[in-house]
Amino acid sequence: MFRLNLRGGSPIYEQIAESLTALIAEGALKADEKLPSVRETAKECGLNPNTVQKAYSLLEERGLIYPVMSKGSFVSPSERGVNYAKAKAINEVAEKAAAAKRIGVTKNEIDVALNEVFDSRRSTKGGEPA
Amino acid sequence: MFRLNLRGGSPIYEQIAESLTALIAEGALKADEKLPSVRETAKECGLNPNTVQKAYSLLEERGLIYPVMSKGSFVSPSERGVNYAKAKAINEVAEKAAAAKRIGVTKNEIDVALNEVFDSRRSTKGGEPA
Amino acid sequence: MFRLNLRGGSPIYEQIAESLTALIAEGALKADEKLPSVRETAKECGLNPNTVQKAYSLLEERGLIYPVMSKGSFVSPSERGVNYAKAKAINEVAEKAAAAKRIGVTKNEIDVALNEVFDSRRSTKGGEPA
Amino acid sequence: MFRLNLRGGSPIYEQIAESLTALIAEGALKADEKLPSVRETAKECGLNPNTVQKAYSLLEERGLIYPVMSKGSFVSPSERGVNYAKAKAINEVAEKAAAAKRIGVTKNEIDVALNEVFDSRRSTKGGEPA
DNA sequence: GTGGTCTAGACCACT
DNA sequence: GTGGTCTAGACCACC
Repeated sequence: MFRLNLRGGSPIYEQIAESLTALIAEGALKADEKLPSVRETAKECGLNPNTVQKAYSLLEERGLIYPVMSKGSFVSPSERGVNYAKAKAINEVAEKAAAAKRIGVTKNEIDVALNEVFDSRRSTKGGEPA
Repeated sequence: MFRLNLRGGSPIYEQIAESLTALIAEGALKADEKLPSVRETAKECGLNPNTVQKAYSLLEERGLIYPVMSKGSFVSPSERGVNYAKAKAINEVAEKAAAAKRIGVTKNEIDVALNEVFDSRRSTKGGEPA
Repeated sequence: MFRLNLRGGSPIYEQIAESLTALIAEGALKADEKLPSVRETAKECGLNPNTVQKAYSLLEERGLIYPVMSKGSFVSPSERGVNYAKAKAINEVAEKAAAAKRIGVTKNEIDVALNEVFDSRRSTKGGEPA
Repeated sequence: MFRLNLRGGSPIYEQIAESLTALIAEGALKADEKLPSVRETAKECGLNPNTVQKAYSLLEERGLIYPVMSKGSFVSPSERGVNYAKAKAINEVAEKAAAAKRIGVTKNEIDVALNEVFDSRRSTKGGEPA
């Protein structure tokens, strides 16, 4: 169900949270729809249930899902969570761009990179820096 | 000399390295100029010399500075290091943008944020996301 | 697992890195195979974990291994690291040969020595020079 | 009089010793000829006299020169020193070649590099490894 | 348990 | 004084 980078980068629970966030944001998971259970997901991905649980907690904290005791977790009908997630992601891009700018990278250079991201079907990880 | 976030985020030695990279890239530190010594920097920032040393080693590996035994460390006249640093920074922006795209952020939204970064005199950290 | 010269010569972390590089390059450690953990290696060799860690970091930077958080370090399937290691080794031979040339050693004399190295099963260290 | 790499690599006193060894080996400095005084050399090269002294001590140890009290140092008429220096240099090439062999470098690859060294007018330092 | 970061303090070689 | 290496031992996040 999820594509996970076991290697470095971000922690696995964040990757799971991000995947679910994407599914919710693009409408693949609708409001009040039930999510796969923690155990089920963990088993399927060969992960420790704790790891998956942490992802779910994160999403709950962000208002993207809500748990119902002994029923499971469900997609929150509110837009709050999705908006927060997007705003956060945009902010992170801006921070990285600001850091790049500080060391002399031009807006043009960044635009070129962004076009690569948005025009084609690139994977998460850009190429190795020269 | 440096603004450091002692708390989480990125490791201190990377923050030092980044600060120096910025100073070199923007020309505040010129080629073959002497950097403050490892011990001096450590003392000034209240850090362990090892931590600063690690930052300097990183910069050396990236070709931004070169050490001269018993003399100190100096800004490398070569372009290699700066190019590496820029390529890395651009790559990081692209990675964050790809993550944002995955959760439904549009190119337009990112462009707006980037314009804010490049048009005005904002500090590194944007405000809390809405 | 490693033969280390604790006394002078090259730093211990480089010796570890070199040993592992050799094992990887000659195929004794295959792609995606797990390496002994930092702590384990340190204990076995009577070294400080930091020293071993440094060796592993070096290998990671060179693309020979990749760490997986809380799982361990693994041999990188990429060729980049091995190529880097070979290029570096060749370069070092060239540097030493250039130094020898400067003090009057002929190409012939070096060729003789190299044939000894490549034809037979000699150990690393040649005899005392005459 | 000498070309010194203040940067890393080998210690300066060894570089001085090597330069003098080369001059002696190629006959530019003849047997029993007087070498420039320690102070003079130090002043000329902007070095600490201690550093130059160390180089001279090294050469004396190796039998390349001999000191005469309050007269200065002179080139030894014996071949011993030169032979030792050459043997040592050859041995070092062999050691590096053995290390390279261990990680999969072929004799051919080394030969190519050596031809570059011996055919043309390259400087000490080979190119950056890829 | 793993890898990663950091501090404290030591020792060395070089100038 | 400088950079570089090493040890000892701590803390953290992650799984």
